[in-house]
Amino acid sequence: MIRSHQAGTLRPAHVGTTVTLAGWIGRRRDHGGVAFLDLRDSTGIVQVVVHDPAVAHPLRNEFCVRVVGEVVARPEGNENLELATGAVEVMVSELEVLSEAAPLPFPIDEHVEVGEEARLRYRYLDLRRPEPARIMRLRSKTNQIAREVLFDRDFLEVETPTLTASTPEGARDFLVPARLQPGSWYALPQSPQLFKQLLMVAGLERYFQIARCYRDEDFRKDRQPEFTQLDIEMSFVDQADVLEIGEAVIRAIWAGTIGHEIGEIPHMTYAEAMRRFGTDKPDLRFGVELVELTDYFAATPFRVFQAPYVGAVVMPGGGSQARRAFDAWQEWARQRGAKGLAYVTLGADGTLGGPVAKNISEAERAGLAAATGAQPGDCIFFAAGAPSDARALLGATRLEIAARCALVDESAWSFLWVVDAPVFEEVVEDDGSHGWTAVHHPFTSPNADWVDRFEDAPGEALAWAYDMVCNGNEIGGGSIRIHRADVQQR
RNA sequence: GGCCCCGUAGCGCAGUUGGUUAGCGCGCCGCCCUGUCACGGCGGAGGUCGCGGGUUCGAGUCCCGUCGGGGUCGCCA
Repeated sequence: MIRSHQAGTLRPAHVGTTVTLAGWIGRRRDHGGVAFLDLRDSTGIVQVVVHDPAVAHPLRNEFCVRVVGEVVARPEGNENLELATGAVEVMVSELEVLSEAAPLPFPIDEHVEVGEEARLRYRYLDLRRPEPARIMRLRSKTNQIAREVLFDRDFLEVETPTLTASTPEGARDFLVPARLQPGSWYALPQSPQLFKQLLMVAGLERYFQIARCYRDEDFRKDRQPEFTQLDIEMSFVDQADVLEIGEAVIRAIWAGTIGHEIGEIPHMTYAEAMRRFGTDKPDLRFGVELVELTDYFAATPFRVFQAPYVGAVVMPGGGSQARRAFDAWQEWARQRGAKGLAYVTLGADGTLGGPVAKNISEAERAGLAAATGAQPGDCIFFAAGAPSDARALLGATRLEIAARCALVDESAWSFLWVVDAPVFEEVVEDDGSHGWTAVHHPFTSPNADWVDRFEDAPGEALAWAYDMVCNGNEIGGGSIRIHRADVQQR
């Protein structure tokens, strides 16, 4: 080893020790006669002091160096409480430049915003920054904890093939030409679905894999074509067993990485989530729930509200928004494919305003605040139409209200199991015909109530499927499948 | 694929109603500075305003096209 200690580990107990360190020069504070250098390695930063200007002056940001020096206590009053090593510093007796560095394309500094393109082009520099490096370590720790939890429960880690045949899942496959079979192609797996089921049929009983998955679909900010999932499969279990494993892994990860103990995780049915929040992955860190007004407007004279579903969400204090802000809401809704976003404002004295107010009946105006829970000064946004479309718009509006009104405590965690998802979802094909598609995936079983009669009412049948939601993001899920011969043959 | 936003110095951004010399912060280069810690002071360099065309006396600014990036819907769990 060319070093004796790691920079971030030095403490007052090391005072008097001569150490050899290796790392990169972060910030320099050159005072002419004395220069202070922040020496960084993977464990952190320690201040090193150079008294020879001829040594210190030629140094530049991110030079890679080896230094020899004595650990000393910092002079009274010069400690840096921000630094784990801030009580000590290293008085340099020898400094060797291992590698010089060209001027940087961007500063290695957590205080400076850098665009994603520049960060990716110079990934090796980006990863020298504290936050990106922390994320890499967090990911490694997460994988380690997941393995520990699952090994403790007698799971077997199996690697499944990535050059394989297409599996019947929803997304577009990535294809790889097969040299030995011109005209034929491998597909990269969208998930290890079929392989893990083979493992169950084979009797291995408990399998997991930290599996890379590939789906050739368009990007979103939280979605990319290549991603990793913790893939688990178990035999001879019921729903409670699956939920228990999911929770055990998640609890251990949150506790072991950021020290957060997750409390009781509530359960909510899919139907309730859609009704109250307009989404199957609600963020429960704030209120602003959807209010259904279909019955309330059953006899409305307002054409737009003569719809199979009418609902609303209330924006606290939104009644005083400028006309421009309401125009922006309309534009926002149109961006999402809606015709617009109807609204009614409540003045400080409770009087209704906005273009919709004069289109509804006297009685509807009178009871509206009570029906929606709106207070003077609030704004009520409406959506009307097919239940799924209108609820989706209101659900998105709810999130947008939370963002604009800063209703979310970003330091809070909220976990939720969404259970009793439907097995099927009706779809309209491009040619206008109707069909059914799996809400989860084609192998998910109808639950005990529905397994023998799901064909009677395919739109109502419930599945043995459950998703764990954290702050409005799906972080896990599961389902129970039935491994019968006729299914296996697919 | 539809719609929307962005592209100006190494990085992050400003640039008014089209107006002559395109700015700011950080970084970079030089000099000064012995207790700083996002050190400080003085000075300096650095720009085909993504690209092509058009309108105009005059375009970073307006119009058309194109390339690249992002968002959203479609798509996708």
